[in-house]
Amino acid sequence: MKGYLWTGGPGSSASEAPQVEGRLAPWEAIAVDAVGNVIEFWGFKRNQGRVWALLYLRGEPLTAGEIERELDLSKGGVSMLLRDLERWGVIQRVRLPQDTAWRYGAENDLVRMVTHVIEEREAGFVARIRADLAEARRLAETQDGLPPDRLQRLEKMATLAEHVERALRLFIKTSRLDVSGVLSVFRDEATGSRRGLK
Amino acid sequence: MKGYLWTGGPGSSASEAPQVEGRLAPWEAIAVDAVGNVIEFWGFKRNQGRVWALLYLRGEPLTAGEIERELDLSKGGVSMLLRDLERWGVIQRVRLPQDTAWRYGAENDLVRMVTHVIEEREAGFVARIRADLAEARRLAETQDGLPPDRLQRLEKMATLAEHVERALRLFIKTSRLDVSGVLSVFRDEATGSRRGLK
DNA sequence: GGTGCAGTTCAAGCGGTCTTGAACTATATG
DNA sequence: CATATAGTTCAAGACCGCTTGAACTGCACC
Repeated sequence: MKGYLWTGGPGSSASEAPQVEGRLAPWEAIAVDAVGNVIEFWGFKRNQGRVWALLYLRGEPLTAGEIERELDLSKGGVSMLLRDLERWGVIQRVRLPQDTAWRYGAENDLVRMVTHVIEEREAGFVARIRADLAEARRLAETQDGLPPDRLQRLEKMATLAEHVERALRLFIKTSRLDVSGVLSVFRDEATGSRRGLK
Repeated sequence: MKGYLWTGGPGSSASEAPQVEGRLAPWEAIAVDAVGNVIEFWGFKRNQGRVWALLYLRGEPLTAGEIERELDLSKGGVSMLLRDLERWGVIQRVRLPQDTAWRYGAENDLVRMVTHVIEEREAGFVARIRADLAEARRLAETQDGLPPDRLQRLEKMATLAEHVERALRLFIKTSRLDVSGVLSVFRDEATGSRRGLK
């Protein structure tokens, strides 16, 4: 949300930025940033999305140093970003036989990362909210002289929370299902070659 | 996400905080904070949720000053929070006949607020992503010597974005539907017991 | 062992949002 | 009109997460 207002839209600044080092093509820069923004929207770091996008677009594994240059990030930052992405299973670390440095390649399941992490988040989060509301209710019940309608409203609140929770779960599930279609398309591309892309 | 780690859970600190001014019952404090956390999770301000929760739990309209004291917020802050909430239609400003100050009462559709704002956000946001990816594609196409698989991956990326978008829309819709059931419960309560104001 | 490069860690700095508190406007009251 | 109380605005500051850059580890090769 926030990160999406910063600067000139597509074709304005990005097209002629005097990037000295990074040789990102303008179209790459735009796409990479778009993914960065999406990912930030979902509560991740913008640069996590940018790194994944770069790796995905390039198709072949890059080294940390290359990423650093292309995306104009710091050494340390790249290291941490890659660690996160690898832990989430959206990139893969490979060591080419004759090569001295690790290379990182994009997995295709960015979506799995999003749903997975959201799931995880949601689990702990929702559990906590639940517990809190339950606790509040317990406390409220032991308090005498409390108008019954107050308690009633508290209970309604808990109900509401449960429904929102259900909706969230549902979203994650459907989103994953819905997206599995896309993933299969991706996979086709990975193994075979072009064929009209649906 | 972030705001949910701050301090002792239910029953620890909250139960015996030496609140001098605010006479929030412990159970209220917990419930109010729970809502605050949920709302923050959805990208709003924590205190917006807290204010709404307080008003909702109390059932009767409060003045800005009361809210200020109960939730231990600043005068200016309360003013701004109330303005936001009112604009979103989740609280209502009422002036009781003999009263000198405005009072604020909770509407029951917090969920509508959430879905509504998310919808709005999403609209602009998604449009922008779309535009960016389209632009990237346009630029990429005009570039000659570009390996066809790169372009292909870019297109896949756009497809993915569309699917995520669809999932999001679906979520909002189902969430609203799902929740409308709860809302009707709320409404029953509202017309039944508090026909005093309005 | 020494040199150089890849990668990691983390304290410090930066940039962003949220809150505060004081100055201000508005409105009612004697 | 003076006073008081309610409400608004906004610059300054608190706060918090992200990024940086330097110090460090690990490893290969000479």
